[in-house]
Amino acid sequence: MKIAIGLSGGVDSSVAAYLLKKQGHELVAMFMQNWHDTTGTLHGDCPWKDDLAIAELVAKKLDIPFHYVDLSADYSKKVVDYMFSEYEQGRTPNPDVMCNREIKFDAFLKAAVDLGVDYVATGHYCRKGEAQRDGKTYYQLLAGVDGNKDQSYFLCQLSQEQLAKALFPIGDLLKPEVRRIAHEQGLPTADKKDSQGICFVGKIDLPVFLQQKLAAKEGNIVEIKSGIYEKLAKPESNDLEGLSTPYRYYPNNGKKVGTHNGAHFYTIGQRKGIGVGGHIEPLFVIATDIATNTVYVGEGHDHPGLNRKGLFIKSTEIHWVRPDRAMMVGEERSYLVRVRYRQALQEAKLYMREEGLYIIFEELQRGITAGQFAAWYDGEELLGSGVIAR
RNA sequence: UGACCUAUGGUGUAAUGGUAGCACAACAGAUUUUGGUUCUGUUUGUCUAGGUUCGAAUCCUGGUAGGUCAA
Repeated sequence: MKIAIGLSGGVDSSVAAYLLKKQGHELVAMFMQNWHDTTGTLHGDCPWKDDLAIAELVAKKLDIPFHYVDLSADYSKKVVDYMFSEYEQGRTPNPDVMCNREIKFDAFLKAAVDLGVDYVATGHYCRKGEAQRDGKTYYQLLAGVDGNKDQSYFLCQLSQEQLAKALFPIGDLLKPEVRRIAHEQGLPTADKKDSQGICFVGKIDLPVFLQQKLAAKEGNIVEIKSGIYEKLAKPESNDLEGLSTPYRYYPNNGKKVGTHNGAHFYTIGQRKGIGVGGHIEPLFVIATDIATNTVYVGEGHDHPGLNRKGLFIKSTEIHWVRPDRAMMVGEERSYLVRVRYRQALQEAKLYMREEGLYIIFEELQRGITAGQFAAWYDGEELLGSGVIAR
């Protein structure tokens, strides 16, 4: 079997490469470069140069041919433009989910197939399974065995076609085991720190990064006291619509407590960067309004505006990794759901309706944010996902 | 205009005349392949000019600023 391994210059993909090599597969290593710019980058002069050099060392060490592909045009268009566009519209995108769907398992996968490979392997902490249904084989996206590092969430937008070509060699290892193997094999990445931030772009100061394209614009920060909710209480707060719709605020619902330099630089649940003190408990962003350029904040973790019972996904933005298990309109099912990476799975009930999917949680959820992805699981299998509309 | 009250880090507040503390904010580090969260640590202050006292945020006097009541 001929396999391409995407080497990032990190320890996970290095060990993945080693494992495939040991299994006797014909391997080619590929390093993809997706970003050159370092504007807004925090620790970075040129992190990708180091990564490239290290990836090359790993390939040499394992004695596998090394290829370099530049996908920065695709990345810029499919990931970075999407990012700016979402922020501009007041939503909070998830660039890494998009990067996996559009780059690693699309542009990159195609480049690998052009080299004549059967599969593309990555260093993701997740597993691929197979299920039979009506005489057909379906690929399953399963959580990584290491519950602490499970990255299935970032792959929640993959299709059957993409999954068919994918391999995840380290999915049933724990991170410490991966480190140990790297040490035993003397891989140059053995002690390399795990990467953080937007993959390929790196750890950035987001407002600085965004200000490359989005203009700063001064506006008001308005504090909403938890007392007003009794008056705002929605009449039909127990139907799907009510449970999955956030409160709508107006500047006169609260008091101006400060100014910000652009509502689109803030996201719900955010604590740092509000710059308003003098409270007993920290302030969190509970809503932003691009139209009036207002950031609404509330005091304390338990503020009623910060925690919600449900969310809504438009029908056009529902994605089933397992199309054979898609819900019919009118159907209701109980699944485990997460709305961000590394969040513990939450019990929830899904209601499929004509207009879209309603997800109502057992417990209140903090910081549900439009533009982020909700992913639902049946046990350890990720069945589907979608963009949170509200 | 008269009477009274208040003045402490960037903000909100503590401190029987005896080492100015806490919270929030800010900053830094840790955690984290999104945004964000969380954890740890650090910086910064007694409105001003005098006086009493061994010693003043604290007591006294003037100034300045803000507030309340009266007109």
